Amino acid sequence: MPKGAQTRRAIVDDAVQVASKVGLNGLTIGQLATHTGMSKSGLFAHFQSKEALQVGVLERTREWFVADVMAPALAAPRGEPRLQVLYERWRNWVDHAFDGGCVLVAAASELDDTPGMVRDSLVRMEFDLHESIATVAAGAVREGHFRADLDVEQLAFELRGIMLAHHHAARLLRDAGAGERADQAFAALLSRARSA
Amino acid sequence: MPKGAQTRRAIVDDAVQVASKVGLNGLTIGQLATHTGMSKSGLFAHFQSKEALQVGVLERTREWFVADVMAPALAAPRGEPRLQVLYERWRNWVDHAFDGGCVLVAAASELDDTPGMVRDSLVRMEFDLHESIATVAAGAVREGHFRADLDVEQLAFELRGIMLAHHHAARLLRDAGAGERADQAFAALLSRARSA
DNA sequence: CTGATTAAAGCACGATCGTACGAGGATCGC
DNA sequence: GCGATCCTCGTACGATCGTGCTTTAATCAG
Repeated sequence: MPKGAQTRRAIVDDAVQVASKVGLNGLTIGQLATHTGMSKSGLFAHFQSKEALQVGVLERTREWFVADVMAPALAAPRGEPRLQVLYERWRNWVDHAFDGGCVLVAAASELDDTPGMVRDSLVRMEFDLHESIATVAAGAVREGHFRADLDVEQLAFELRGIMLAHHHAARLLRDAGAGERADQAFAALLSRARSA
Repeated sequence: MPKGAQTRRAIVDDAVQVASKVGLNGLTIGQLATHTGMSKSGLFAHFQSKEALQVGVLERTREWFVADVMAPALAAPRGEPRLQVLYERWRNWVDHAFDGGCVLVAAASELDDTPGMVRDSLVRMEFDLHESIATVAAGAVREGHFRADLDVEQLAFELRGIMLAHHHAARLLRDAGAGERADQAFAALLSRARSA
């Protein structure tokens, strides 16, 4: 790997963790430079704008999510087991991957009224994730694990709600029982998916 | 009402709407002054710090929420009808009260790693809301609308998830069907609360 | 109406923001 | 090992940030 790309990657990795604490908008070239021990201009040269840095953070987070959550899920047996792995990995990832809150959750609120390529990048990711969940659920229907008339889009919507509620309870309210609440909600979601 | 309080109220009202677009951290004394047609220092004099302004925004949002959501709910008959009204008003409020996204949802992600009185203020509000929902649900249990062994805290958790998922789908993904998804999820939640 | 209080503006401050440019040193292909 | 390319830095810019102070104008109590 050429030197430049190597440094850029290291910067973005740091930026992901900083952004998890202060948000994508809270990211600052100066603070990030101090944090990484580089000069402000040296760091800036790797991105030609702050927007590009933010997009880099989102892209990196996506790579990470795919490696830690999606890949293990796809390695699991099709159907309900795959959805189970997806859920477990997802929840675990949200809990442990970041110094602060999940970058994607924070970005979703920060960017909902900020048109531009950063928002576009996030929307694409979130949309893909939604589709992936629906697809996995559809696989479970095909395998006969879930009932045939299951609305897989609805399931994806409600699963997203469980993850968001978990994030909210665990990170803002510091509720130690948030994980168990989420597990219980997910179990109920599965149960409803099996039979009407 | 004395003049000062009147102006302060007008500023905060404006600030709520601005914050709904740019977030609590995105709020800026200068931009807000321009937006309200005041001088920066004249505006600043009403709060002695930016933190106080942010707390003011949260407090005002709470007043608004209580008036538009909680009060009508408490006016409805105890039990399931009251929870139904609470849900409907809440969803409607999230959809129509703000120029941008819900201030509280955005603040939850922005402040989860920012200790201080702004965060404390938000946590208190969110905690109270959670308690209120649980209390309303407990009333429905007492009325015999919901099953006796219902975990009302779990219901409050899952209802929060539905609202967050709705906000996510409607505001970030611009999904026109988000409202219906939320309604469907809430209906399922009620159904599960009635009988195991 | 008048005297005391208060609201708002003007201006200034140090700090930090994102971004630009040019020079020096390191890295790499050959 | 040399020449071209690519990093990284120092420095600088205009703008804007949050927050003081001082002065004028409006409000309010008696």
